[in-house]
Amino acid sequence: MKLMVLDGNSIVNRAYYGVRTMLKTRDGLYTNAIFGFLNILTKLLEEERPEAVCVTFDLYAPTFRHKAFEGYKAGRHPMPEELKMQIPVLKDVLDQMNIPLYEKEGYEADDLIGAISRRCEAEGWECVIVTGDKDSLQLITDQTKVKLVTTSMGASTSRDMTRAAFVEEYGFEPIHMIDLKALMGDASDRLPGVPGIGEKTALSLVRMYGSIDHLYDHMPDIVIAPETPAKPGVVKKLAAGEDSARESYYLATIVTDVPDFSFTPEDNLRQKPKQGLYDLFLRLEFTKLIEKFGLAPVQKKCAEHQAIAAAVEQVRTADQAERLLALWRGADHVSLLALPDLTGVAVYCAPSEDAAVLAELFFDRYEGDWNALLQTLFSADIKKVSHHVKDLMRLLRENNLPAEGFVFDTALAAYLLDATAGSYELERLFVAYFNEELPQPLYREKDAFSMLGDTVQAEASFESYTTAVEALYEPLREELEQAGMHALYYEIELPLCAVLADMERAGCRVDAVELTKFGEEMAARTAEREQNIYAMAGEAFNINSPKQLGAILFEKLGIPPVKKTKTGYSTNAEVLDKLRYFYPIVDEILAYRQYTKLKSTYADGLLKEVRTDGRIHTNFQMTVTATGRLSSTEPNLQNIPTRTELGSELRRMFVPAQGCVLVDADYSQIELRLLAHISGDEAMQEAFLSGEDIHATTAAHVFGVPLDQVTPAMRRSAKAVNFGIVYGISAFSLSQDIGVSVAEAKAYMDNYFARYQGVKRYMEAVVQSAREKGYVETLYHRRRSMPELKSSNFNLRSFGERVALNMPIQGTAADIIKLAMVRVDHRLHRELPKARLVLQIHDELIVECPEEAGEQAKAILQEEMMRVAKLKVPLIADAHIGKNWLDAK
DNA sequence: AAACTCACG
DNA sequence: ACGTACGTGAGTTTC
Repeated sequence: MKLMVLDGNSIVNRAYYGVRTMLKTRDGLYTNAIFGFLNILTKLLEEERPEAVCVTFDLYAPTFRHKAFEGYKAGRHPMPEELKMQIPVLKDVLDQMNIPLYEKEGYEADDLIGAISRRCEAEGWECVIVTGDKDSLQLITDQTKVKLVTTSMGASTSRDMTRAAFVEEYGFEPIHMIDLKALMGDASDRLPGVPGIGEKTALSLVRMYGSIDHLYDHMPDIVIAPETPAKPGVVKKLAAGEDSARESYYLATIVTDVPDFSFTPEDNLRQKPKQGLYDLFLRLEFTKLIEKFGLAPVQKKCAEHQAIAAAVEQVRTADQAERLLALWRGADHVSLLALPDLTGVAVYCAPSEDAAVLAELFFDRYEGDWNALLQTLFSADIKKVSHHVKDLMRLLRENNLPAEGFVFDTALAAYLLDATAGSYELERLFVAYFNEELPQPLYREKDAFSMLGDTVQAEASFESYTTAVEALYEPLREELEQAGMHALYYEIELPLCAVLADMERAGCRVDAVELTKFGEEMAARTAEREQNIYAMAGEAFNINSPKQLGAILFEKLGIPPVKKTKTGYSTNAEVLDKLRYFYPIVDEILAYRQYTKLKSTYADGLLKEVRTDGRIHTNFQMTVTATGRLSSTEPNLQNIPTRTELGSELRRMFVPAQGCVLVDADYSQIELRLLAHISGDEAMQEAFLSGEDIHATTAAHVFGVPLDQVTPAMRRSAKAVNFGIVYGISAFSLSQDIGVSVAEAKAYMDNYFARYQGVKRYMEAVVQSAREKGYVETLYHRRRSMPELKSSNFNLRSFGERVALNMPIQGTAADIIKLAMVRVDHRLHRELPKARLVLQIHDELIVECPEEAGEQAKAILQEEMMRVAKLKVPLIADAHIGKNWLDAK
């Protein structure tokens, strides 16, 4: 029989600092530590499969032992507020999981664990101690082992310390951990140990003598290894520190007999969780864990859900359809979901409060003209609310159907309200808004919804999901109004759905023949470099493996490693760049990397995506980024190379259709212009207003030279400073970026802020306001909530501050180009119907149009892009026409 | 699935 | 004393 006991305080601490995103529920409760704790717990339960499990906690009162040594433990950081508030909730969770919890006034978790492990041993049980603290290692015996938990970057790993593993690592028995601490002390526990004795000496001494008693018996003839006498200094320190050592020994000893503490392993046998766990997890928004635990809701109906319950009607005849279409036309709106191949549609409509109808239309059950039905349903006459409208619109247009009358997108609304939530699927939204799970699962595919498995169940899901859209509509709309996002939503995001649907459908033509040739050329160059590298390394290995590459470079060839990653040596371009002048093999590797990247990601990667129409149809995602930008996937066309000459050759492969040209327009320094506008900095505004080269002007100020004496290198550095400011710079990072000392970088920044005082004021003000309001926003009221700013974790908080600085700028730029896209699209439809937008790359738009319309399209692009926003500085867009992307840039 | 690397604005 | 710029997506290796 086996019992697992967790050191609650230690594990919850690891979990809190390990789960780096500050998970937070809609009503403001932080949950990251609870979440991390449960992940660790479930993982270890699976790994160990113990028959019994329990958790211990400290009780925060000074104990009698602690009083014996003034200041003991006082050096530890106080528990941050965000963590503290999670502890009672965690205890609730454990209670609901039927996991016993032990705490006792005056004792630490460690002491109880000590008592528990001894009781287990006495009863013939095995004991597994789970903790992140090395203090417990002294408890290890043949029957008791410790699982040491460490967390880094969100993942927790544990290491099994059995007696054998311990002896292997330390070279003495576990019980002598106490002696080790008695000698070397422990800063975090304020154990003095023997002053002057460090880890190394203490380890040797314990290996030689075991206990300090034995050690002091042999004074003063002390050896630190067989036949190696200790230095006289060491002996002197030991003699002087004996009292301190014995005191430390006492304090480092974990108490294993706790009075009035009865413990029976059998009382901790694992049990099923209680009913309330489901509700608790809902409140904590742990939907994944609900699934994992297989929890079911206690039977109860949700008020909102019931209120909109509808009569379900299967639509089979044309007459039926006519009647419903009339109903829908007259209604304020309908809520609608479609199956991916448009063979099924569910429409919810409530023309009056007590007359809701959920109509289900399936192609193979409908006797009338299916296409005609859809033509009417998706015309502008019927106002539709749906989920992921852009995808549905694309699907409709691909099928030559109208895609009009979409008045609301529940996914898009939820994204605007919380851009960092990550997922906007109906299941999750429904739980978040109504604290209830959707009745049945339905699987969403790329375009819309699909029904899998049992038909009856699938249809029920289809119904409940469509009803969910209806249920979410009002609360979401209301919340958008409250947040001041009406205009952003109805004038930018929602109209953009149609624009993006068309762009995705249009796609971008690529010259597959040239792209293939390019790929072959890259393959040839890769092979060449590969041979050189093998020759220089003296063996063949996988150059793509950072692990193998690191071993070759930094071990076999003895090149000094510049930087480490958490798993080994860093071999990234920044590191290799520093080494290339001294080691020819490094140059070869950099070249190899460049060629393989171009080959696999771009040549091969893009060719895979070319459809039969000779074009690549990327997917522009509207609900991904935290700042409001779009993202592009399958393939990503927003990261086609441009910074190197060879890479930019790829842009030659992006070509217009026969008889057409590409028109490329991009905003000039939109982020810096927005910084000048938003910060109100007059000096920076002046620079833009007088049409100066902003980076050169900045250089003149930062380096204190006249404008005509600014060298290209100075301009480059100033450019880095300008960018850095937008990202929430630190002197250290700037120094890394431009290769100067931290002191110099700091001086540049001081000069910068002296010149642009408005920018400095802005940076302070935006962080302050974000702290107060809990969010930052763009000129168009796009929001990003910022719980990080309240964190007591320095790194997390600093990160939050940089985000707070950056988001209004990057986000406003995103707002502006989105609005420009809507306007450009509108004008192109009216004035140049054969021209169409094909790509957006954050500050750049690409239009494909007939050759003879090129100039006109260029004018429209420039006009609309520049006209979108009236800033205190000019908003400039440059545009060019070309026969491929490279030429048009 | 996570880590590493690298492409873009 | 910390750890080092914002926002993305994809390919490859490794566990």
